[in-house]
Amino acid sequence: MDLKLSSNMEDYLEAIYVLELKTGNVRVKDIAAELGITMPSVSSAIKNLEKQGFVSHPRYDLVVLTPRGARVAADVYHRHRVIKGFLSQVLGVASDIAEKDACCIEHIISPETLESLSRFLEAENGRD
Amino acid sequence: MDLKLSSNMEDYLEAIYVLELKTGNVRVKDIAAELGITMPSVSSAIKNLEKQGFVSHPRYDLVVLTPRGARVAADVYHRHRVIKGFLSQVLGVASDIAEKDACCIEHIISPETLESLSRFLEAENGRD
DNA sequence: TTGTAAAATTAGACATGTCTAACTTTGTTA
DNA sequence: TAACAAAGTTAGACATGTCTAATTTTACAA
Repeated sequence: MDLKLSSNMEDYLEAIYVLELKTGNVRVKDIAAELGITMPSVSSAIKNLEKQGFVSHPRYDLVVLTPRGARVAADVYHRHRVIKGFLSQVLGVASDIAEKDACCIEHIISPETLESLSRFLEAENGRD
Repeated sequence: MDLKLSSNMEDYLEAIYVLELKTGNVRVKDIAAELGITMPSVSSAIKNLEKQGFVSHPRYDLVVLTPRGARVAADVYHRHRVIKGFLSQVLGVASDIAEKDACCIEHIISPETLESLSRFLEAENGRD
């Protein structure tokens, strides 16, 4: 039942999640701007995500994460933060570069490696 | 002129490179086995890589990297080794998992982050 | 030297995810 | 309240990369 989402679909969920945190109201237009793609692309992706129960989206209306979508999105975002934190705080990679690398790596990293990064990051933070 | 290669095309070049190192003679069949895909998929990818000057491949014959292809492939493979080394030796991630993660990350990591991983790995190795 | 099996290719389908152009709906404002 | 601009959708094209089925070529063995 829980098929693995593609990187792209994870990106959509994460973008919606971040926009919800930031503004509360998420429109197709906002998602398109956040991801740097066109509205028709977002429309079709959202249709797909709705069919799979990750978002709810009445026509011409706001896009809202379902509890299931929010769970997945929060998980992606968590991976993002751990990876970015590790790269910038532990490795000393510049913030903007850590951000871009985290965006890609978040979709493909294994749970084991993520756990490792997380431990190192906590050790580093405990040192403050 | 030097358009950025997709992850998939990098994978093909890397596979050919590794097979050349291992056996010297690389066939379409070997590449298919190495990557876990079918021969027609390899055929069409190789045609693409040949058009771009990365491999040479006479019909029904062996596949050979051009100097340009070898240069790119060696670079991908180098990234692979640095990432895998970092994950397993510095972070202590299990070897098979480090291997799988490196396979994906090698295509998307920034030069800056790679450089960082490389420094940490060398520091770790110097400690032996 | 010819038949057969392995290797390779071609043809064509399909999935994903993007785009532009054209059309529809919504909401605001004059 | 009517029209106009902004937002959204639909339709359809395109690129990438995969597959299966069918065909062609090669190479080896009888």
